Amino acid sequence: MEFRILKKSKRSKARLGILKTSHGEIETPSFVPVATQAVIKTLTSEEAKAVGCQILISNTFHLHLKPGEKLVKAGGGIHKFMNWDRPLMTDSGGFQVFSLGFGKDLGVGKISKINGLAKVLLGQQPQNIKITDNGVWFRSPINGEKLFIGPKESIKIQEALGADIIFAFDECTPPNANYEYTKKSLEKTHRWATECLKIKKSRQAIFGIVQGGKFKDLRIESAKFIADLQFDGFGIGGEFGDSKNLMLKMIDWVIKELPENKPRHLLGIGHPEDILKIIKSGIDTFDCVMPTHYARHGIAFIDNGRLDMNKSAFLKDKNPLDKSCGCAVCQNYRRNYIVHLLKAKEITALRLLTFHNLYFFNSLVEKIRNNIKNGKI
RNA sequence: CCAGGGGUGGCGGAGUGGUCAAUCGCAUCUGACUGUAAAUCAGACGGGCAUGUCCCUGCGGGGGUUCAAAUCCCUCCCCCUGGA
Repeated sequence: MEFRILKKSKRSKARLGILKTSHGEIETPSFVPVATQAVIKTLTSEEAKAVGCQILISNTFHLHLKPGEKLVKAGGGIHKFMNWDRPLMTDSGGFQVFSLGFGKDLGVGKISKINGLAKVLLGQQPQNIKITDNGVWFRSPINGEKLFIGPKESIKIQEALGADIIFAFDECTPPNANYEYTKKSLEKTHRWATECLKIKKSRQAIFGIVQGGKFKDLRIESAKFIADLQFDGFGIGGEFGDSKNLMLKMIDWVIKELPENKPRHLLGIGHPEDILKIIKSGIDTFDCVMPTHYARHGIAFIDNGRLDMNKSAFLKDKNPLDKSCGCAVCQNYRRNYIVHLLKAKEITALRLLTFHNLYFFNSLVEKIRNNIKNGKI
């Protein structure tokens, strides 16, 4: 993998770059749509290209459970398996462990209001998984089988899958973890990062993940530690507090410590209203479930907000989802039809919304790239 | 006309004397979703407002019994099945 910075903004920390992999180049900043199970839910790989996806991120945890990395490898590797010849990332599975563990116990996500929640303390374990020094024991959500994933397992799986960029295995702490828990967890994540680098034999690029929760000194410590290792790029992960401002501050703390010449990926963040801000803070790539996940709940993203297409009011609306959108859905379909499909529980509704939303996100970031080029950002 | 069954909130369908403004499902409405959970989660869903262990109206219409009725009785209307 090779990362070239074409331009650094004079007005912000935004940069324009080219990330080159053996499956082609992507222009950064770039949105990375989520293809957890080696597919963007509801779309074919051809359609993913048609909406402007340059790169996708798939998932170690899910593909390990089903169909198993061996089958993917036997199928010619993940690119061939899913008929995607552009760049691909795989996430390490660290976040899934969080989702199954404290995330599930507490009903919290990466950015959560935690008022009234008891702190997660040092030594505490989630209810359904067990985090040890070497990795995580958990039950398969598919059949209940007892399974283990640690840094070694994660890298082996990711090597078998064969994405262009893989991630180190980390522990994602919950938003209500206290300082001591977070610090201890961080040491573990750092040890695992070192181990991941040692284990990896493939020529895949590997990104280390910065953790540290909402604590400034831990974030900085983590960024310094991970930056010193021989990673090809960096992921910024974990929880981001309960406000957008805090999130931006945290990104600032971390990015100051990361080398200029390597790409930075923000894991799992990307509400449309935040995209410009995170790019201005120096993020090169970021993935988020939002356009695809919300599409399946009937939400369309448009220029000045979002539409809940479940609303009956749209049954009489003959406008496209977004008048200013150039996507094939907006060229050919109207809101009245899309609401009807949603209410009739037709899966095509979810396809149309996914298609539009991804086009919307990808074009939003493309516009931002152009504005960096033009010196407007 | 006779015999039997039935009419409950937008729809379907529980309930057969008080704990019923009435289980539940669907539909509807409101909200949620950030390293994926499409077939999901939370709340509302007779009316009113002072949002409450509050007040009205209420289980086809009318009348009655009872301290108390969606539930029992009478009567009328309507629907279904079978018979003439």
